[in-house]
Amino acid sequence: MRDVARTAGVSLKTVSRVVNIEPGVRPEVQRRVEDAIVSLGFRRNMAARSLRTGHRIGSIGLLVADLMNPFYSSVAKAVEVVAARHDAVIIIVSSGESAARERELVLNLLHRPVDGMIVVPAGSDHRYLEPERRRGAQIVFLDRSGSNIDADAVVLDNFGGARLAVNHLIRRGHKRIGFVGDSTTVLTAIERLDGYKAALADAGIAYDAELVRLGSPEVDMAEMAARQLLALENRATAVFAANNRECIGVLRAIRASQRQIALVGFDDFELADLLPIPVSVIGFDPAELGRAAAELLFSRMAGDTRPPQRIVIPTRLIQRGSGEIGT
Amino acid sequence: MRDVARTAGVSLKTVSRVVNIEPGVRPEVQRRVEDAIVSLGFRRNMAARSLRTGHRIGSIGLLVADLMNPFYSSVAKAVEVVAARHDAVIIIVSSGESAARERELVLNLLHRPVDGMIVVPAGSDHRYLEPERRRGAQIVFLDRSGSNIDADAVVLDNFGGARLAVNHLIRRGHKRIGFVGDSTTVLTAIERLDGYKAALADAGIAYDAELVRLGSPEVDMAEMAARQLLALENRATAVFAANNRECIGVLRAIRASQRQIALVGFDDFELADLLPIPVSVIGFDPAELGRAAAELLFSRMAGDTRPPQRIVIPTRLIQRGSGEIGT
DNA sequence: CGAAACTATGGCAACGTTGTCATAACACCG
DNA sequence: CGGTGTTATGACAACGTTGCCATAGTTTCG
Repeated sequence: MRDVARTAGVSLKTVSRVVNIEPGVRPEVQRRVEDAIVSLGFRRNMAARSLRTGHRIGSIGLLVADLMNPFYSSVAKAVEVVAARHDAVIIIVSSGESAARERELVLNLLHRPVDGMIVVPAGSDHRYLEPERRRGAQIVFLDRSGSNIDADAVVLDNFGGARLAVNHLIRRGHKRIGFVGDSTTVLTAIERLDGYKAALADAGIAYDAELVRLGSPEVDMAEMAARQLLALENRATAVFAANNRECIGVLRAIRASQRQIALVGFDDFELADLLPIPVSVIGFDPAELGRAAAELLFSRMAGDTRPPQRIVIPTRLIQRGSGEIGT
Repeated sequence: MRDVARTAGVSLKTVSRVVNIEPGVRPEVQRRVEDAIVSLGFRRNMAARSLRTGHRIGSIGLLVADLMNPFYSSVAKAVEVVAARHDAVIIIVSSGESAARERELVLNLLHRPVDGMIVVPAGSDHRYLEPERRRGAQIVFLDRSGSNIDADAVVLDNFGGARLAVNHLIRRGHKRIGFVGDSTTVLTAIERLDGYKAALADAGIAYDAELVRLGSPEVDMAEMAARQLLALENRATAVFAANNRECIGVLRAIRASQRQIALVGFDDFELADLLPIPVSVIGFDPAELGRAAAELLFSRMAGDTRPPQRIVIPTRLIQRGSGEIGT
């Protein structure tokens, strides 16, 4: 900027005025400065600017588990739309479900700093965020609430959805219902498992740990878990898959088994309706999760000081055929 | 920081030393400073730090057309992985295929500034980037090369892939082959259409504009376009869908028509193999596109001054059944 | 025509941090 | 015990920008 000023024969302050399109610069001077800017290839240093003005840069962080999962893409897109309305951009990072990486990335982003963060927790202890929040950091949890921390969260009705799904299968006469889900370090997995258990209890069916396969977040791991369920002596006649990845894995296992196995998944997915046996799912609007979280975050950043909110997005059963197979 | 220094009864510099874990601070003093930091909730201001040190913040921008398209999610994930290796994060924005929004977002990000940008162009004139590049901005185009600008680009073999697909259909005896693709404002659509034409020409089949439906980027628009192709007096017996969204639209139209129509898509998609008639596609590795673009970008940022590169990612035919239906 | 109001521009401090150098305190050694 | 080296700490400037205020020049108006 100093070079620009020298080249244009004006003061630093005048260059600053031109760059910021402030009034009070004669057109001729303005042109001279602009020429100098172009010929010198000057770029304003935003670090210095934000240091001086104290202005925020207009960016929010979004931590998801895996960007390639359509669930998170939908969320990201919805968050981006809200952010754009506020002239902000989003910095997206993936934890890969690693608690250590979650912490590292969240702190990294908060220190950059970003104006706020939407976090899909991977870890199960978020006390490390308390100091950050005391310092004014705004954090909204998404999909799973934070642990050991009283903070905003936008979540799904995991318990209700899972209960609904399993209850649906039970009504079709199934008693051996498999459960394929994430490891219980993931809060949503616990809630969905609880919904599964509640539906069984409602129907007076005993809980059989043999039918429950946890810790299979990837498609191929879920497929393997489902293969085992279908190979049990007293095998499963129906499966509840606790998320969209796992549902696809189970689907592959069912196809490979050549058997008519009932299936209900949690979270809808594209093409579910075009499969040989269309897949019934517990549906909800992932974009609504992202939208609600982003709106809440921006409202916090604008000074909203209500007590921490917990917004629950409803789920519903979408019947397509796979869940309607009877025993 | 000043407050911390006062509270701990030391100088600013000593606090700085503690914060940066520099040697030469007595343990007792260090503890005093750390206590003050915690009790005051001090956060180091990165803007000031990067101003003083000249260190970059480590962020690159990624502009895609639509984050929800799995093609772009895969690309984004691959870019994120490379960025993480360089301690950088990615700022993702979507143009929605709007040239105006592309320009606005790219300039916005470059001025933030980001250290570099990976751009999936929506517009067809990138001269507006020349001044930015002269100022040292590093830009790598992805999936489509920039127009009116001599810059790095990582692209697919669109022509070869499309030709291969259509040639495959022709060998099965098809002569009425529909084309469902993006509008010709999208460079890849033109190249894929050229591949389609070339395959027809190779086989001596006349090009019939009636069979070509452009401008259907969304699933439902592609479905409508395909319905028309199947309702023609001299109807299509096979369809080439120029991208994954369009392929799914065509798939829906074919199912609705209850006819045996051959189909080859460009870009593989999850579950393509589980459909009633598994879908044949022109496959490639979207992650490889992202990886290559990110590697190139970081190498540029590290001072690589080779002439602009054009990296072409190969495509191949994946036969699954839908493309093997004969006339 | 002189005062008042306005316009265009410049000077300087300050944002929060860190690099450089100075200095004080202390240990070591001949 | 004086000189030398080492260690812990501090003072100060500088990074690039903008907010505030000053000033010189110009217009307006009674």
